Amino acid sequence: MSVQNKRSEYGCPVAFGLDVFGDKWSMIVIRDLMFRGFTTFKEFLGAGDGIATNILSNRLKHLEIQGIVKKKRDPENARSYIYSLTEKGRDLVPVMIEIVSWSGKYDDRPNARRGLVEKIRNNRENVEKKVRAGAIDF
Amino acid sequence: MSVQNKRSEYGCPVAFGLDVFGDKWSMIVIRDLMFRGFTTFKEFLGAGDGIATNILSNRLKHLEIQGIVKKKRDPENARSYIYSLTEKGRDLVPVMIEIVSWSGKYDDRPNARRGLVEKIRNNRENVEKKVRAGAIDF
DNA sequence: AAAATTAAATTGCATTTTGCAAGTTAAAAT
DNA sequence: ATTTTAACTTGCAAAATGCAATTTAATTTT
Repeated sequence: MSVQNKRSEYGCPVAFGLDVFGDKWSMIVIRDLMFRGFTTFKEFLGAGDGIATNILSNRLKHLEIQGIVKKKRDPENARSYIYSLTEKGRDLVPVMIEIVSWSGKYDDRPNARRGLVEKIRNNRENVEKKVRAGAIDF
Repeated sequence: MSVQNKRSEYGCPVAFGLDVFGDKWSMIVIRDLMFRGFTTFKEFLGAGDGIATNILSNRLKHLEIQGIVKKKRDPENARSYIYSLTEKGRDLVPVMIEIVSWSGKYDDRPNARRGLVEKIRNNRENVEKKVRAGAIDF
């Protein structure tokens, strides 16, 4: 599967993490599950990032194999599935928060989400708690 | 340049960060600068990760353009260059630490660097301080 | 001072991954 | 029975990567 690269022999924890979630589309999917409350294939597609269906499918499968994402049928709509983060996936909240925090310092684009970013930076523990509780409102 | 993808219209801070440093080889280079004290092209090449010269060249250039890495001539060897992290690059320490921390929880490979990872997790502030002081001993 | 070595790339080319459009499968609504 | 919807899969062109060979510029060595 494409995301997976040759593993380093040396057990480096950075390389380990990168093999699991360290590519752009995987991170975008995790972000959408974590902060946007997305649950369906369709939602990911429609998020405006321009991910292709085959790549999305590939990444969801990869993340599922890696234990970051779980997939179940939607009990209310049998032609739909519900994707969600596992505990292992939610444990990536601190990584995401630090990325957001870094961007908050350096993102000078006119459309940067300054207010949101400041809230997250100044309230890391609460953000994490909210994500873990499934109470997403970012 | 290859690392750079279509930017999202929506100013998402996660996407912003990913465009700057969010690909495998960029992260590996940052790791080597941050935790291993690498400074030369040759050192990156010899690190055993199997990065190709063209890709390394591309990523160093990209990171330099992004202001993460700076490059100067080696005063003691005019055919060599010295690469180092900028302040902007060192500000990625928390991101790296959280990745390491996450991996520490989930990396079950026999060669995982458990001791090192635990030290880093339990001592985040000090790790950051050390990196900023250039006193790398990981 | 010519030849060899070293460091940091660049180039050419085969392989792999991505992006895009179209097609498929299975369930549900009309 | 036909159409619509959700989640894919497939085929193919374009882009990125990996690999080996070559280049450039500085430095030693002969």
